[in-house]
Amino acid sequence: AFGIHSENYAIKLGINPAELIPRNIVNFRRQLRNIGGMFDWRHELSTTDPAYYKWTQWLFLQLLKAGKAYKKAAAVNWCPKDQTVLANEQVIDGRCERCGTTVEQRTLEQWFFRITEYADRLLANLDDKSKMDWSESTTLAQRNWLGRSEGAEIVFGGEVVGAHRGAPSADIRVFTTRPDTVFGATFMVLAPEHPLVDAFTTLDRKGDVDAYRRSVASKDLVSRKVGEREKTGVFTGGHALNPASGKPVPVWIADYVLMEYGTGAIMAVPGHDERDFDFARKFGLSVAQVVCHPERSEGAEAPLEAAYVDNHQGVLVNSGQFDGLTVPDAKRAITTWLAERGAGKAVVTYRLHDWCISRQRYWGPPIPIIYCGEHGAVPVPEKDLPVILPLIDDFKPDDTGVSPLARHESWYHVPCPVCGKQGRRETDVSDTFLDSAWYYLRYPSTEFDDRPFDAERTKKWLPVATYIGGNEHAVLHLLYSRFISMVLHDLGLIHFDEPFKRFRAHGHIVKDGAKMSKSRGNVVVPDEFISRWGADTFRIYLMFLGPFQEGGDFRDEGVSGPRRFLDKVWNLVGDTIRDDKGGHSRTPDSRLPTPDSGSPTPDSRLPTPNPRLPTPDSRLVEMKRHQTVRKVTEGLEELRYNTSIAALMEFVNTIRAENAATSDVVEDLIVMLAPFAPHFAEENWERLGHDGSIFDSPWPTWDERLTVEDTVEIAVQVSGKTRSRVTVARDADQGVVVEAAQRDAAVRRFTEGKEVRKVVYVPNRLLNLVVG
RNA sequence: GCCCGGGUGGCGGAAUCGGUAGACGCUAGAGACUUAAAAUCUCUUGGGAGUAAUCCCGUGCGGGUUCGAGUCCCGCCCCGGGCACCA
Repeated sequence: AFGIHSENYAIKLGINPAELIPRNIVNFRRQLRNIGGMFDWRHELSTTDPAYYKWTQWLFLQLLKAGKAYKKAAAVNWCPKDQTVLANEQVIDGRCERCGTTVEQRTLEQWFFRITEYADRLLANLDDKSKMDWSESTTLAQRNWLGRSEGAEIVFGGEVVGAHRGAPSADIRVFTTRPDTVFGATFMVLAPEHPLVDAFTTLDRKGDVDAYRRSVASKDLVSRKVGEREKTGVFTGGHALNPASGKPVPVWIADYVLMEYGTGAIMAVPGHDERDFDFARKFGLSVAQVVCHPERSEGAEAPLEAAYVDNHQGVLVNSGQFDGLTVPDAKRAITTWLAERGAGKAVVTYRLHDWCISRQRYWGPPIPIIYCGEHGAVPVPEKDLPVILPLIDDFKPDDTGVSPLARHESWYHVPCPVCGKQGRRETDVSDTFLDSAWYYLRYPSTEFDDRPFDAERTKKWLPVATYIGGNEHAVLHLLYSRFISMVLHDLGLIHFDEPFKRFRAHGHIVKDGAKMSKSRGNVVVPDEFISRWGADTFRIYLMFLGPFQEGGDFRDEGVSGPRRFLDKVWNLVGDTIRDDKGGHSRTPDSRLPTPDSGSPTPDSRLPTPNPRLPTPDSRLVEMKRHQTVRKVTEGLEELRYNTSIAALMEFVNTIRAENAATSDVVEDLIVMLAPFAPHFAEENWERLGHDGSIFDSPWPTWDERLTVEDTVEIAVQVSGKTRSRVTVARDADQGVVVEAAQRDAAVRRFTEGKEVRKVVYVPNRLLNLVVG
């Protein structure tokens, strides 16, 4: 309920979100009830409720206390349309995840959470099956996002820097995943923002260097990151010493090196990196080959036409004592060698950045900080929480880079909690993903107002057994929630460090050839469907559309199938009731014993059906029943709703075809239908004479032996082509089947006059006669 | 560029420890019922040939392994998604 999504909608309608959101909640709640979602409404919560965000603010304070929250001025993603900063996770291809506007770079004072400290753990737990059973696509997205790289940090000494402004010697540390190529590092490149740029810049190069840095600073993040890849850069005039070759190499600056990754500096190996090769070619820098194709290791003298990037089988050349080693061996050997000489060490780098949680917006929980001229950023004492978000009229954001709350002096002028002198509240609010990063902890404990989550409740209910959501949250909500869990676990506040044991990503519904979404305007409003077809028809249709993880194609006509199915079931129940009225000794309030407990067969208790119709094949129906129970039971567990419903439809078709609507069969059917069509099932449960809720009745069980037939149809192939089918007793011997097959005319036609060279027999499935 | 997921009838989709491809549903066609329509019921519905029994072809494309491939292997194409001047 908090956040940009809601706030933008409110701005569009010109209504204060504080008024609009509660109205929408009423509507959502109604729709969720209508569709038969079974929730314990006593545990409903709203992130916009002070009783909730009090604890969101408390959470911020806990992270601050633990040193996991800090403030810094940083270049951040600024969305000029939404007029707020965005987390890296909210920027897709250089555009705002919400509105699609190209994101700009701004330098602002922001609050960050140290999620990077947890990078290795966030990665390692993904492989821990005892903690996490997640959709593969989701863990993969997280892996990519965390972006672990193994490599080495190598120190290039600055002793030999040329005549510049008398700067002291300065070492340049670089990160590389290819320490094996260090002998081929013929120049270095620093990010333009790198703090050592000035140290290496000679007087005669200063003008060019400064001009280049200014031009880069004015570029926005997008054109720098996803714009054209034409290399630009300037020479600083300085040199550093390659610790492997001992040779001095020129130091350049270029914007293809990013300050925020690795050390903000690289050793450039043009012979074995495409970007470095492009750069060297453009600026006429020397290219050295130090890795060679394993089969052509003697022919390395010709100049390289392109970077040779083979990372696996390549063999080292021109690398002193390391010549002849393969790339993987050389990585280890050279890293060790450099480490011994104090010029490097093995390191692991992550792509993940710290989580920026400041938002210059109105609709969120105020960050509980008071700035004091003397004491700096002072946390609001916990006893003073919540810091209430005031109701204001001018809640629209602007381009000033500060929140609308900064226009309200009466709100932000407060005394410093330490000295009592006038202070100023933090006017930014926190990212809405912080609200959702801990709500699973609040649900079981909604009625406690003196603690965010009750220890006993948490112990009983959490971590979450199964969590279902969209994959669009793979690197947002799901990553943040995991981080918050780890922090709270390490603070000793909860007993687990992974919040969601099992996660399954649902698919997306496609309508008119596009993913159903509000922005595309192809959304189906459930209300209309529910009033026309009924909630249960709608539920079954949605579940029947396609595999849960893949979504499906929503077509209005398709809904008639599930509706017809429910109508048929309704009539089956009607048949059962009518049959009972025909003088049968069924006790309406107790469930009939299941067949495996030795009860009489259904047929003996029911009237002979209409003589026009075939006699019910009770064995067939029994078999189908056991098969269906198995299929639906297993299908529910695996979220295979579409095939579970198909199995129920088949069961109904069998019951109808066999005219076998006996009460025990129909009752099993209704019970199995209950999770899919709860209202319908309850109603029919009552029609069948029961008082209580169907959800209090036991789930049917199946007997594996009764799911199979006594006779089986075996496909008969001749040389791999199916030519006929024979019906034999279950588990028949090969000889029996071969004999039956050889009597078959169609088989004969293909085996006549030919020698059967080989016989392949798969019991109960197939016989293959291979003729020569 | 790298890494995942997926390409099956007119449509949504079944079937993956290699073993009868197309379950279930939709659409369409024919018939029954009806004064008529709707609803319901019955039958047909991958393509081709044949009166028929039956045969040939068929799971994105090209090869391969196998008695047998939608399923496994190699090489491509297309669609969806993740990452991306990340060193």
